[in-house]
Amino acid sequence: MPEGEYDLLRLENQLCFPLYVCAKEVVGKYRPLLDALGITYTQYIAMMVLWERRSVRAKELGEMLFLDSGTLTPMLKKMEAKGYVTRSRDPGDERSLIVAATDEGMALREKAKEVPYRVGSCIPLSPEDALALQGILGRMMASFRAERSPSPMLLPVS
Amino acid sequence: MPEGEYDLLRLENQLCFPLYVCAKEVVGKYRPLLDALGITYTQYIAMMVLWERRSVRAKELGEMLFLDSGTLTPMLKKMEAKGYVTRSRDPGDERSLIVAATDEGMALREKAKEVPYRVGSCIPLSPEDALALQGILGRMMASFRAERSPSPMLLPVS
DNA sequence: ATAATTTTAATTGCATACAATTTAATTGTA
DNA sequence: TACAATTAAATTGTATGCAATTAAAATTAT
Repeated sequence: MPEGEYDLLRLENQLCFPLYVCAKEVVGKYRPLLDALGITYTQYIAMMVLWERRSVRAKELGEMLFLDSGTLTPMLKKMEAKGYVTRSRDPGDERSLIVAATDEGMALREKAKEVPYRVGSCIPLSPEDALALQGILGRMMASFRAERSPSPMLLPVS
Repeated sequence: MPEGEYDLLRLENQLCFPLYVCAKEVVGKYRPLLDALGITYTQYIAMMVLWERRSVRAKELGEMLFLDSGTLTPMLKKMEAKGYVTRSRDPGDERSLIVAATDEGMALREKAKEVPYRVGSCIPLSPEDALALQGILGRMMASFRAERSPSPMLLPVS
């Protein structure tokens, strides 16, 4: 077992690198399938939210997807141009953007139904590993979410 | 246990989504640390290869990092502009680009030594989960690599 | 009520990523 | 040897992603 001075800087000793690679590769598996629907992966996860709720405030969508306005704004405008969503202001708070699925956007859901099966079939993962992975990543993502929303258990000092 | 028609299209039932989010979040943890070195995460993993080998063909680097020339070419030019690598053609095959670390690039290794510790400390993962994750992602990445290099066990037909 | 603060999107700038194409060099073949 | 096929980078075009800033609306404090 090597334990050199720079051992933790070796690519094969990283945890982050396989995470980065696997995420890219898996997202890449969606590409040909989503091409058929005319959407990208980022647009797909946004539509998942809308398929469930029909509409959502941009702020909340960003929190759910871990994306900020710099990514969401242009992406949602593209989705609007494609006719899958509408963008409108909340009359009660003109700062907020309401994103809603159009009928055409809702119709995509039917075409997307096969996607999870087809992607699953080309992810090289045993059922046990898939289950374990889901658990680990789920806990990890929950921690990240908690970091972002610092619940103020105590009053701020001063 | 809900099993609706569209249940596999719910965000919370995805395996890919937490993978995508966790990869982004973890890479994000590197950002402030690598800012101090003047490099990005992609540049960091490229330097990891060069710190070990001093030089590598661009083709091989792309295979190791799962990146193509469309990503590598501009990134390596930036690294060259920063003085961390040199780009030169292989005299034996003018198509190949040889990427080599400069002394300054090699010196970055010393400054980077702390990075893995500091990142590790802010990744919300138990030691057991980290170990399991490394195993699962390692197997997964190996499968993706195998997909890419189709070892021709049999002669092609015709 | 008015000013200061906060909140939410939008914008700007920079760095990936990847598909598809192009260019140059090399190899295989008739 | 010519010529076709292959290979490796580079280029082009599109879509993220995120930090930092800006702009507008709403809230809070005075």
